[in-house]
This record gives sequence, C-alpha cells and structure tokens, in this order.
Amino acid sequence: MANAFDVLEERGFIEQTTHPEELRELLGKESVTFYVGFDATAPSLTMGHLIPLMSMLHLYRAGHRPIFLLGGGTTMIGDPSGKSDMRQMLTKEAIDANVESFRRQFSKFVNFADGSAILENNANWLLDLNLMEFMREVGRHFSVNRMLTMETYKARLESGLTFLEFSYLLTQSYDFLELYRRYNCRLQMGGNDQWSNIIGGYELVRKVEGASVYGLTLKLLTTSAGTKMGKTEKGTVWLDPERTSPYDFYQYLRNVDDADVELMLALLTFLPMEEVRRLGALKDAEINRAKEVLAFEVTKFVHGEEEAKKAEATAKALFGGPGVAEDMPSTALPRAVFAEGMDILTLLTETGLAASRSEGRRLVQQGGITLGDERVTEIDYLVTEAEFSGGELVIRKGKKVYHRVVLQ
RNA sequence: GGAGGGAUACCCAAGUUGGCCAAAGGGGGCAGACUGUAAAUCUGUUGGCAACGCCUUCGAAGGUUCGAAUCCUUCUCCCUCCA
Repeated sequence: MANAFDVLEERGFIEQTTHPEELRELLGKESVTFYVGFDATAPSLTMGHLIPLMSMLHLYRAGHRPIFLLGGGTTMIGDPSGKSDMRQMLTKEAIDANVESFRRQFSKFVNFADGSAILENNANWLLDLNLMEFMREVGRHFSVNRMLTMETYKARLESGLTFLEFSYLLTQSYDFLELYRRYNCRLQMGGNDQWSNIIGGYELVRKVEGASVYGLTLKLLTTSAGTKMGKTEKGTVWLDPERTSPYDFYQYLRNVDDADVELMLALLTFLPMEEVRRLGALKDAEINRAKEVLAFEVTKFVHGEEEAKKAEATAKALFGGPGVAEDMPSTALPRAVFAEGMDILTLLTETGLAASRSEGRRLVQQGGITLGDERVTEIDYLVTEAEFSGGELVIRKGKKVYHRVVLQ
C-alpha cells in the first residue's frame, strides 16, 4: 500500500509540515494516531471542512487512527487567526449545540463505535482547568516575545487584541499535549491558517514530554482567484441539507472555475489520480465533463448516491433542455389564488426568489425572470392558472436559479 | 482612574462650516450582453413601500432646530497614550 504521506502529497493536501522525512517514515511503518481540531463556531459543517475530513479519511484508510477533536472548549475563546476583528463570543449553549451537530455529521462519515476512530471534545479537559496550574505547566513554555511576531497577532496589534484571544494559542497547544498523553497522538493537522497554533502544540509536547510529534498543514479550500471556497458571499455552502440543498450543493461544484477542477477532484474525491489528471486536462467545453464528475462524486459522498443522482438529473433536465425535474426547490400554492391571477412580484416573494418586492421589481425590469419559456417584462404581470401545465410552473431567475410552483 | 481618537449600509470607507444625503468611492452580491451552467470583460442595479411620492436607516437613548449622519447631553462598545 502506498505511504499515506505520499497520497496526501500527490493529491495536493499538504501545505507545510515539520520534519517531512521523519513524518513520512513514521507513517510508513506504524499506525499513527493523529488529530484535527474543529472549532464549533457554526451550526453545521461546511464544504471547507471537507478538506480536513478527506485528508483524515485518506490516513484512516491507510490504517492510522484519527481523532476528531471538537472545540467545545477552545470555541469559548475563539481563534483570532485570520480574523481582523474580535470574534463574537458564543454562548456556552450555542457552542454545545454546535458541537452536538458536528458530532452527528461526522458520524455519518466515520464509525466511532469500534475505536478505530475517536471523537473527542476539548471541553472535557479545558473547562475545568485550574488557571494557576495551567500557567505554571503550560504558560511558562510560551514566549510572548515570539508570539508577538506571529502573523496572527501582528495583524491584530493594529486593531486590538485582548488577552482572551491571545491565550487561544496556549489552549490549542495544550490540546495536543492532552491528546498525546491520552491517546499517544503524534500528529496534528489543520488548515494552513493553523500553522502557528500547530507549531505551538508541537513545541509544547516536545518540550514537556520530550516526544517526537509532528505538525502538518493542509491546503485551504480557495479558488484560483484566492477567495475562500465553500464560503461564498451569498452564504456558506453547508453540508447540512436543510441549509444547502443537495441540488445547490451539486450546482456549486458544477460551476467551479476551470482552473480549480483538477485540484478539487484531487482534494474532494477518492478518484484515482490518473483519472483526476485525465479529467483535469480536458479543454474548453470538454472540461464540463470533469465538473459533472466532481459535482456528482462529492454530492454522493456527502448526501448519498440517491441525492446525487437526483441533483444530477435535475441539472441535466434544466440545462439540457426544457423539463421539470423532481429535485428542484418548489413552493406549493393553492390553486384558487391563480384563478384571479397572482401578480409576479407577489409570486417572487412567495417563492423566496426575491427578498422583497423591490428586489423582484428590479429583477423583472432587468429581464431576469422567466416563466416557462416566456421572459416577464411587466412588473405588474399577472400569473394565471392557464400558464401552468400539469399543475406546475417553472420560474427561472437569471440563468441558473430554478423554482417550481405547484398548485394544490 | 486620567487624556485623546473612533463607531456610517453586506464588508471596507467618504461625509461632521446643519438642508443639494437613502448617504461618494471600492469590494462583494444580483441581473443583462458575451459564453461552455466556466473565467475574463462590458453594462445596469444593490433599505422598504400602495413608487416621479412616502416611510425607516448613519452605535443607543434623549434634546436643540422649520430641518440633524452632521450641533448638545447621557449611555454602550472599541482603539491609542498615561497611571
């Protein structure tokens, strides 16, 4: 079997590591326990979380033992990395709820029952720490002088940094120490923005325990343009189907930049690299084929094969020609209201395609709304029952947003 | 505790001799054209509504005024320096 380190490297996961040679050797000769921490700042995992998840699964498949560390404790502080402002403090209740939903979501991908993978929560050891003991054991190993030179803090020195956030590094570093002691955890992985936090833990374990542990950072899911992927402005792409429907999830991937397809196939699917490279090499319109594979594979992984097929069928029906597909967002409205006719603006707000009547008005005026095959040009256009076929009517907003109105 | 500076729309950021401010500019978003459901580019748009007008908005609450993002008072939060 290929060395797991090589697998991660070939697929483009690795950004930086401490002692790459040693780590590779270690992963090649024994089963290693490793961990990735997840801050519980949101109520659902996002597409961005797939990178660490996939990297963990690659190692898992190679026989190593992953620890999914939920940040029930560290989230009480909030990681200042990459943040220009103070993080909003979450209530204990909110954090617990987030941790719980992460737990459920991870359980869909990994079986924690047989001990081959571990789900932990750092609230278990951070919440009851004694400050003085903690400072004497952990605090003394951290040089403030050095911390102040770290990118994370340097940026914040301008805008303000409280001790609360400054201390984040210590708590995350302590996690590594705790996991080393409890599970003989030897490796911490995380997004590249976690480099300084990871180094913090790595140095702490080496100093306190004199043990050889390692750190590795993963590529962040960004577009070639540099913006964070899976966290669109419009809203985050969530793994929770209630927040981002499987269809929207599929579409997000279906529409990635040409330049990003190959990398995303490598990072987000288990397809063999030969296949990834073949698909990534497709040119011009052909590369759409690669995007279809990407969208299907990842949707299947996250939402299951059935949902992936539905999303794919819906997309093909919509973009391949006229057609109404099952798996399209829809709104049911009573048949009676269309006897008199419903004005287009009301219909747009009812279906959620427009947040307000003003927005709907703009959409219509700019030619962005299509009913069936007819573009709507009048803002006071009345939609009547006659326009429905088979009790259904498809409204299209722009080129890609479809919504189905069903009479009931 | 003392002195000073700041808080503007999704984000950044103008505006503070009171009216011409629903509030410049940039980013982002949305829509149109072009395309391959891509990128880049160009154009329009981006508080709400019964819409050539009306209503709500410039940290919060009051006040002055015919009229306030702009002036006054109190409060909240943030930053810098001092202790």
